[in-house]
Amino acid sequence: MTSFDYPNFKAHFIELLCESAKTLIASGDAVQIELVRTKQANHGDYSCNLAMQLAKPLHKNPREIASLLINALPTSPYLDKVEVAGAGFINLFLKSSAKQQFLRHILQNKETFGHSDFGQAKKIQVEFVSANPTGPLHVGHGRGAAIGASLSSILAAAGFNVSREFYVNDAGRQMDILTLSTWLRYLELNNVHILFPLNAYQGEYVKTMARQIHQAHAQRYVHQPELLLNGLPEIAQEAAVDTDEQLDQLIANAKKVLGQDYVYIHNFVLTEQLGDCRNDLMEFGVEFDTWFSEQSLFDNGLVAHAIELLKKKHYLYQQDGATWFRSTDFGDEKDRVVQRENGQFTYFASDIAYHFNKFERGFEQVINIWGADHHGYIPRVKGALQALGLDPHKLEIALVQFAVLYRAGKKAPMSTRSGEFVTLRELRQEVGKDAARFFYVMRKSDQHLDFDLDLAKSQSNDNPVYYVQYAHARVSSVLAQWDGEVDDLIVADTVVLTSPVELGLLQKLIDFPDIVEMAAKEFSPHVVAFYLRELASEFHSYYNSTRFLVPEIPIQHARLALIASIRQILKNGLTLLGVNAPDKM
RNA sequence: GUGCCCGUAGCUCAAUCGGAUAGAGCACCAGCCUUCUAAGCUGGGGGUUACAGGUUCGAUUCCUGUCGGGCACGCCA
Repeated sequence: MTSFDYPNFKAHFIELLCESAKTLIASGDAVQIELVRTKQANHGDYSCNLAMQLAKPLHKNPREIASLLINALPTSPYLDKVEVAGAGFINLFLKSSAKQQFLRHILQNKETFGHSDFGQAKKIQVEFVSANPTGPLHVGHGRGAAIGASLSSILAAAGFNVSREFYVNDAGRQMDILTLSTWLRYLELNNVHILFPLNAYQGEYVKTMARQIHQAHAQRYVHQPELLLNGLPEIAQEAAVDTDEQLDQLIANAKKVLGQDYVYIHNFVLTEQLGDCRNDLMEFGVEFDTWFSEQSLFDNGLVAHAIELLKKKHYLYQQDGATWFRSTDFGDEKDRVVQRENGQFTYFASDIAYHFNKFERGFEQVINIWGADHHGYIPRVKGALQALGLDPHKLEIALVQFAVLYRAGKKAPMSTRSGEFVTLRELRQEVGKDAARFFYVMRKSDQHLDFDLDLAKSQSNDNPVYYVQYAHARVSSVLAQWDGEVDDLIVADTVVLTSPVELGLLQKLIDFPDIVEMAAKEFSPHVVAFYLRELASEFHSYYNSTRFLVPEIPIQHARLALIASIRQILKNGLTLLGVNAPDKM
């Protein structure tokens, strides 16, 4: 764990108010003291609504309570003055000297500035992407990847012990469909033509994998294809298969005909797709600590174990030949099947085992980042956890809404069935990693995202990514021309930084750790993106109004200390979002 | 039809879980480069927070209803 060391004014003021509050209320009564940054300068730097919250229990006028609280406030070297305002707000003014002297903490802590012990090293797992390894990642996965990766970085900075995990759905029917699809394409290469099912994987990458198998093994996997259509209605022999039942029959036939060779093709396509996925994500700046195999849950008997546990607790029953979980006991709309009539466990069954296993591995908090289309799935998973005696609140599910691409002001079409979707790789190639990562987290994750491709590509002031990066590059450029050591600025006397712009910037820099903490608390990376835009904006304004490389050395060094600190925080913030901070643009 | 999410400036979105005069960017209008990067800055207009009630010191935020949009309602994953 990285070390950090700097004062936390907000926490300090909360402590003062807490001391003060003890004079008015019984010590046993826990009061949540909330301190917020003010929006207007004449309201001070921090504001507290404690007096208004106490008005009812104390049966007193809020302004009167505020005065009492202020009188009982311990002295502090950081506190300039305190005022009662409005309906009973307590406004606190941070001393200018405290702001000015804060710069050295930023310059000393460098990349650890912004870190905190808010998370208290709590073991937390973030599971995200977890796309079926049945084809390339598309732009929808991209958003989950960007949000998951950024959130993980933010949580780590806020002092959590974070584990990033990708759940690999390598056991299900979808993998069988991909295996079959690839084999059929392979047969085509060997001049065995069976009408390609409409509901199989149509993408070009399937043909690519078939070619790879063909090149490596020639005709080795051409086994009695004439048996493939056994059990299928006459019609399927002349027209392409397009129902689930028929597709499942094809898969069953393929397994029978291929025997062990089916396993080979299955493993080949899985390895191929997973490798492609991992590579794609790595180039997107997204990496995982664990790739957790769904198949391993079956191999290690964890699915059977979890189901057995539910059975012992009487949450299962038989109906229509299947085994059902009583999820309605936990608020779900209907009960859910965990084991099908044919003996196969459902995806839900392995998911129960998976989530049970997460907590067995010691995670104190688990976050799942899911596409919003899975929201109906939440009650049954939480219900299963509860049934297993676990606290469902320890599982947080963050829903991510779809990203809709716009090109030239028009929606870019998306269709997964035909295979004509925009892949994450194509998006990266078109707009670049930095723009993609930033755009994905610019909006609250549970909101739809309109992704403007033209804007993301544009090298103009309209593009927020470049706007922030440009601020970073500008500082670098000035510091390069100064030609001194940034570390020497730690001792600069910053008392000359007194203009409203400078004091505003100083406060903005002080806010950064609180921003990271808030983003962590609310699972909201977009908070960081907004903050960076605001900081860049205040910097650009400062840049245009003030010269830094002035002849007067004390002033020069003070201003350079300020912009060097700004640069550090821009870099730290961009790093949290997986965006580069270039020195030249 | 039932459940969940959403509705804020012309457009895209914020608003620190109920706080002060609801904020940015884009677009529009008017200005700023012989000076550290104009991928920048300064100023201006723009709102009954979809609508109607309710809760209280105080509501974009919480509750109810209406309208409008999205998603989900498989022994798929």
